[in-house]
Amino acid sequence: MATQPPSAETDDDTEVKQRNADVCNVVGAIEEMGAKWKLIVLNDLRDGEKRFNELKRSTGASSYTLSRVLDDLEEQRFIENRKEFESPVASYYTLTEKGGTLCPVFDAIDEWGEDWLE
Amino acid sequence: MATQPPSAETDDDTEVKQRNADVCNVVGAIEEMGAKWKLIVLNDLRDGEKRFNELKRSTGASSYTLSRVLDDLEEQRFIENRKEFESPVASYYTLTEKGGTLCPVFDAIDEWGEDWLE
DNA sequence: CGGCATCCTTGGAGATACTG
DNA sequence: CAGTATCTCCAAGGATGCCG
Repeated sequence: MATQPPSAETDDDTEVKQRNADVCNVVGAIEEMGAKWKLIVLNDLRDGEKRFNELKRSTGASSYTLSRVLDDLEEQRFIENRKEFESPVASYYTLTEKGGTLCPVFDAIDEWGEDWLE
Repeated sequence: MATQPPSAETDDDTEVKQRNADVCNVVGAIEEMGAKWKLIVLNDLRDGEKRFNELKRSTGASSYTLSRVLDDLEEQRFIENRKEFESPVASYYTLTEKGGTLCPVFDAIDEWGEDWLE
C-alpha cells in the first residue's frame, strides 16, 4: 500500500475529500469489481488455490458464468491461473498480490455480516 | 431481491443459497446490498443527510432507479426518510444505525481504491 | 476436467412524460 | 421537489451441448 509521506502533509483541506460520484474511490472500486460474482469468487479464493470445478461448486456459478468471471479477474490481475496438462487437465486459480489486498475489504464485510446477518 | 414477484415456484434453489451462505457471510452480505446502486447511494449518505435530487445528482442515478433503490434500502432499514410537507416538498434521507455500521466496509473499500485505482 | 458456443430468459436501468 | 408510470434496450446469467 502506497503510504503517503507522513510529514509532507500538504495543506489540502482534507475536508474537501471529494466524495463526488465521479471521483470517489468507493464508486471506482465498486465499478472495478462490480459484479457480485466477482466478489463471490474472489472471496472464495481467500481460502487459497482452487480449481475450476471446485469454484463452480462452492460459488454455485454456472461454468459459463464462472469462466467469464475468471477471465475478467485474470485480466484485471486479481487472480492467476496455473494449468497442469496431465492425465485429466487441471486448472488452478489463486489470488495475486493485488487480489490479496482486497482481504481487508472482505474482512470488513465479513465482520459486518456477523453482526447483521441472519 | 427486495421486490419479490409472486413466483408460484417452489424455492428449490434455497439449497444452493444456503450452501453459499454457509461458506461465509460475505456472500450473505453481498446479497444483502447486492446492487451497485445500493452501495453507491449508501456511500453517498455517509456525508450525512441528503435529499432526493441531491442524491440524484451526486449518484447519477435516474429518478426511477434512485426511487426504487431508496425504497429498498429503507425497507432493509439501512436508511431513513424524513419528509417536510411545506411549500415545496422536501424529502431527506439518512443512514440508520444499521446503515452506519457499513462505514468500516466503505472505509476498507475506499482505502483499497486509494492504493489501486489509477 | 475445464472450458467455449449457442440459445434464451430475466431484470436492471435509462429516457421520457406526468402528477401532487 | 419528489416521486410514479411506461416503454424500451441491453447485459447478466442459466441451461444445454460439444470438445480437447
